[in-house]
Amino acid sequence: MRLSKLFARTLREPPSDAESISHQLLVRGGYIRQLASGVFSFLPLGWRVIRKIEAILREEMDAIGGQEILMPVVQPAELWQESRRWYDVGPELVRWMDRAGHDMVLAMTHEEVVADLARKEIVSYRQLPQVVYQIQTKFRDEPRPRGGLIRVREFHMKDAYSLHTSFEDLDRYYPIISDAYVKIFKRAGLDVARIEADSGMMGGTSSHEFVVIADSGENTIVRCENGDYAANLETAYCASPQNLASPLNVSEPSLPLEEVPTPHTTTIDGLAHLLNISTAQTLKSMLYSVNDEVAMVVLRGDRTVNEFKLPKVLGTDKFRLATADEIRAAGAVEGYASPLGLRQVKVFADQSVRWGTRFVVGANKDGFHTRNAEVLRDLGIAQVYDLGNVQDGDRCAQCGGRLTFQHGIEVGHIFKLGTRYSDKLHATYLDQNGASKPIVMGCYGIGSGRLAAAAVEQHHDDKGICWPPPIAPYHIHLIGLGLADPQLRQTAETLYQELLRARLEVLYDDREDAQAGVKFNDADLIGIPIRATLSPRSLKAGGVEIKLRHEPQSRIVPLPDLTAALGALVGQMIVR
RNA sequence: CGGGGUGUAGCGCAGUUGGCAGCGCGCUUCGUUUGGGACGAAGAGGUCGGUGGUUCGAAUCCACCCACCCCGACCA
Repeated sequence: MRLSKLFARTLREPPSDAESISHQLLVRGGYIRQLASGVFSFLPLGWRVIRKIEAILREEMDAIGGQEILMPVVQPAELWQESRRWYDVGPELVRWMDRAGHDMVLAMTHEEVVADLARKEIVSYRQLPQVVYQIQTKFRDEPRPRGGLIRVREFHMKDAYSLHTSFEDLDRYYPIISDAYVKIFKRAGLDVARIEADSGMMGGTSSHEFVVIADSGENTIVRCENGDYAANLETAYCASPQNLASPLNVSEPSLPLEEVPTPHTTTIDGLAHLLNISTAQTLKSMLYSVNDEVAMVVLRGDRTVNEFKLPKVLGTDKFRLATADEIRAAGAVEGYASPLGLRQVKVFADQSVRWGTRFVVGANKDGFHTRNAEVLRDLGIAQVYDLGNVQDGDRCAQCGGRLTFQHGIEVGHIFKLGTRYSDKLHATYLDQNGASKPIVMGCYGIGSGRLAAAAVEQHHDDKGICWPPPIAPYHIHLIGLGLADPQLRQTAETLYQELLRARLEVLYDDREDAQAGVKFNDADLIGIPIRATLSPRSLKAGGVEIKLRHEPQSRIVPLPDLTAALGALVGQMIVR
């Protein structure tokens, strides 16, 4: 491709609304342009990157038996009503009506259609297992798109779905897809961590995320310093109370309850300060409205609720913090709530309450707290759950190592769905005995645009992008300097044609009106792995100057050897 | 949805007692220059986000609306 003809141009300054480094560099380098919030066009360079990523995805999915299909973006509401997601998913699912008055949706993912295809195509255990995948546009009306391509509303995703006769077969397959994912990210030049994750709206029994560690990432990742545990904060746990930060003495003798006046003290911090105790010596009681009932979640005062963990314990994901009226109606007082004397309210206690005694709790009376409360004796809490967020200072459940926090960009996510969709849509098969059984499903996604953005986050310097060679838009950035000289121009043109004939991917900066500095800066910004410069100076030195994007030094290769040398370099860089 | 911010040329920005629409970069033409974002000369480019209002007069003051960004809520 000739740079003089490229349908894009580079920008010296990033647009002011580009915050993340990948957003800035992809826009400046002429890869993407924003059309609306969370909606982007891919210019030729950007689209080539996406297609490189897709090629890797296809190869690796095919290698594990995947069959590529293409499913519609536009889908009838009936399917989503069958799966219940029509009712369960919020406004991020775009719903619309066609001219005939049918409710329709824009696909945000394709489990329903896969299940629908499966119930039509799969009738016998002999046809299983199956793995299908597609690379397709998705639309999710995200509440807040951000970070350029990192969180968008319209995006491309490789989504794969596996169909099995049993959970055992799904369990057998799950590591295969997981390994394929590791391979995909490695081939794309990304350093990713595989972590335990929450399955969110997808449902299912188990899930893992693949995340690129980056400060601009929006997911918080909890990792053990010894490397034997890694999880999304949404799901991270530290198992037993002994692993919590600042454990308290549990062998103190019991004392009777004692009310203390605490006027205008409705926060844990305020309470701890007033009584001159640590926040860990208090209990925090949060009231939630769950299906028109009020439930109380109790944690040690220094811990915070993890609302991703609540559905499992509450038995529903339809809950929200209770309003002041609801709190009052339940017999509690906002800012002074606790399970004390509220036997009619369901109480769900976090495991953190176990490790400590003589807690200060709300007295359910305006302006008063109660000292010396014991979890079992006074609050009637016999059972505890894991309801809190892991926090700084907590210990790993596996080895007791210190848990650390990092940010990451989620580039892939795999789920064991089980029979959630096949049950709802009646996707069944006949087993050896002629019995009808639900098909067991898994689903596996990778966002290609987000992967590209994550690659830039991970591979750049102050001049621009440093693409991992396998996903670079071109392999060689050929720069001609002094092209006004007809003889040099001719040499450069011949060289360009020769490289093309050798099937090398070349971006040729053939501009006559751009200065050397401009061309070098554009090359650094665009970030193609190999730069080859033909100029009077390089010719005098004996040929063409070759420089790798991520290395400072260059070398001269004689013209006759150049094509072979570049071919070899490219070959080395993109080995699998 | 809550909080904060921005909207003036392709990009970055200035523009307060309300009085002719500006600067840098980029773009066009010509000349000089030619290995790390050159120089000179001459040009093109604007519904000042929109609507309504106040005013002799609005980019500027007021009201409403829209778009985009950031933090949070939410979310593969």
